[in-house]
Amino acid sequence: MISQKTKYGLKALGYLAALYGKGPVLIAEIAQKKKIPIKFLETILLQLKQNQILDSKKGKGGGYFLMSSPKKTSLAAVYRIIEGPIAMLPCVSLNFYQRCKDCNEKHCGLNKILIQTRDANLKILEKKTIYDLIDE
Amino acid sequence: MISQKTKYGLKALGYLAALYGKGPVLIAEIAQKKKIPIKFLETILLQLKQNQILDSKKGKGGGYFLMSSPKKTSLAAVYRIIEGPIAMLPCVSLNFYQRCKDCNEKHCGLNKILIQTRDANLKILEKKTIYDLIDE
DNA sequence: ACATTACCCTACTAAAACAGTAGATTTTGC
DNA sequence: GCAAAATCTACTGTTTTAGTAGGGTAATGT
Repeated sequence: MISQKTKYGLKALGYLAALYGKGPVLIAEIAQKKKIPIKFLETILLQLKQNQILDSKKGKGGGYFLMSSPKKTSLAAVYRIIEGPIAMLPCVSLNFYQRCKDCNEKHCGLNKILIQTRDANLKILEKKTIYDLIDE
Repeated sequence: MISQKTKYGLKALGYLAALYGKGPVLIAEIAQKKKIPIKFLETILLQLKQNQILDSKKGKGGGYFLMSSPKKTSLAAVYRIIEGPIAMLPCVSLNFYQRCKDCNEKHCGLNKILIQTRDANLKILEKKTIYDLIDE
């Protein structure tokens, strides 16, 4: 299960993708259209900006917008920023790897299986982009 | 990421799979070999017993053992018992489905993507069994 | 019968993560 | 300079996680 925060983040990105190229979008507008608590959304968008997924403009006429074309950013990148590792255990993670203290990875049956699920998820999340989040 | 509890549960099942058919195994033995806190392991094994994955025998010579052949039980079944839904959101779950209050699933871009990851994970977890958890 | 062995159960707790809220500050366009 | 909008800091209540403590209960070998 992903956190509410990740869900909201992805929804917001889908909304911004649909409006890509049309200038900054107000936080309030995203919050209202996607039914996300505005102050919570604030923290999410800020985090996405700090990681170069979004850019923003302050003051009147300001708002948030995608930093690059929605087809350029993979969902794997977004997922890692908001949610963290894609793998089910740290010892199987590519970007957040941590050695397993209590088992030998070379001989671990669980390890081999989780590598498979990791790769299956990666294959999808690396291919899909923010553009795919746009609602029909 | 899966919880420590799920990780321990799977490790324990792998150990029991290797000893399948050789009679009950002591909790203390599993705990020591797999480096799991014994009292924590107790609760996990109990939960697996209550869900017909394990069976146990009390008294001298007692212990825990797999209820059926390790190749008969899928990891998907075990995962759902200890960890819960395999899907990333309730609105995409087969066994723990909950309608999305704030969006229309038919038109949700996120929904379509998460169905794909769910199916990819299911394909692996339904096929793999407790037998595959045995360490080399 | 009885001690031993081992499963079973209840309650508790410290720490972390989650899901937000409140309010002040800074930047910008006009 | 004013209003609109993002930004920053800090806080809070709730839930989940990862256990621990301590005993109760049931079965077994002798």
